[in-house]
Amino acid sequence: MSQASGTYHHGDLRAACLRAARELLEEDGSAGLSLRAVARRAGVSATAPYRHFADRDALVSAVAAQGYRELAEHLAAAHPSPSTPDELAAVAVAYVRFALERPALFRVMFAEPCDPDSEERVGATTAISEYVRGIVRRTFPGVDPDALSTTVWALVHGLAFLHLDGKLDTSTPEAVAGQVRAAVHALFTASAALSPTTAAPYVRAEA
Amino acid sequence: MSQASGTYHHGDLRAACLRAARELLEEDGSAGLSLRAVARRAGVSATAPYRHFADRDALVSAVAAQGYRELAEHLAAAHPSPSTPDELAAVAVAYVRFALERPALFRVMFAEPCDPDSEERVGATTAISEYVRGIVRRTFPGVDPDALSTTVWALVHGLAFLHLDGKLDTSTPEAVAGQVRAAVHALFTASAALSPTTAAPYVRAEA
DNA sequence: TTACGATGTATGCGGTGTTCACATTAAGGT
DNA sequence: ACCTTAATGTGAACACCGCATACATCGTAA
Repeated sequence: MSQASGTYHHGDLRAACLRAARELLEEDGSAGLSLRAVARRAGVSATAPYRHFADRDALVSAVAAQGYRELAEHLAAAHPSPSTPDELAAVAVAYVRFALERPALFRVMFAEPCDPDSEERVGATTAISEYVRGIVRRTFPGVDPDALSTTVWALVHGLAFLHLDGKLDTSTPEAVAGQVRAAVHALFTASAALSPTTAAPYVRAEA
Repeated sequence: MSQASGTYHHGDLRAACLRAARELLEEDGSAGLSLRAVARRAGVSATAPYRHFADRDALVSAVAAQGYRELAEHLAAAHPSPSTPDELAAVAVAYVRFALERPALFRVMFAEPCDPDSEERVGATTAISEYVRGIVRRTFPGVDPDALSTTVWALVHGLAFLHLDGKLDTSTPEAVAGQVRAAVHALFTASAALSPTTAAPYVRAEA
């Protein structure tokens, strides 16, 4: 990996910047994530990161994209290929847990508008979107997966934010998990009760 | 209202700062919201706002609290006292529309952790929380209102964020409204199908 | 009238993003 | 081996920012 210290060239400054940014994010929150602090931590001059990131936003976007990839791994680790409501709920719990364990990172991932110029970031988000859609497709074969996966994602995403903002009980992991499971179960119970024709509103949503 | 220009004292600098902050937020996004810019726009020295706001966070919290109050009015305007699923869905649509019409303000309202020291901000959020709970209580008399209102809020809040992040179709207001209505209907259909005893998972959520 | 508290000003410090000219180095063709 | 070249890191500089501190001004009430 990176060069030994003392050399003029760093070796892998881009990776070092991302690592430093993640550390600063955990230590001081998103307020402490400054380009200069990243450079200091990487043991490099203040302007060196500009060789690897166009500006601060590019650095932040790269961190966010990394977060998206880790979130995807975290969800996959909860269950390799969910196909039942219970397994879907387990993935939802993992989603909220991810947000609670890395609050600053999660906020960075969704704080600013997802600018279309960051190819890396957009790609990572659509990857998650399609992952969720795949789960929904397997779990609810009769319903429009696009619309329902959007609903599921919105519910879980909202739960994560409300937990982050202290609106919900986060005292124990069990309390969080119970809340998330109850919400998800309420949702998929509806879908199961609806016949495909009754579920017509889903079909028009994307039309 | 405020004094004529030219006088040493402004007259109502606090209100002027809030107004300037809102303008800057709409023009340049949350990045442009600096205390110095606010002071400039209010036609006052850079440090004058400190007589009315302890620091930048206090100013931002005041703006957020204002946003919460306006959101509450916006929801109330959608329907004075919702008590049916359709009326609840109308309020949900209003929630998402509010976020899409004032994206920067909405992000400020939920971007940072709701610090418990800002009495104004915390009070405003709990007001909205209880408003939603009241709706749910009237609409679903048989279910635990705390848990279900949390679920409803999470779903709507998540929908708002996904729309803001460009993950959903926001081309026309009708598309947005249709998506939100479909999601909300799916949720409350589940709750209606569940008997109070079957809905037991909701009861334990807040316990 | 005069003292005082509230409000606004002037100045300065340290931190930040960003640009630009320059220094150093690795890599590759001759 | 040498020299060119592009990539990479440095340093100084500019404008902006949050914030603290000392000072100026003004309404008000004793």
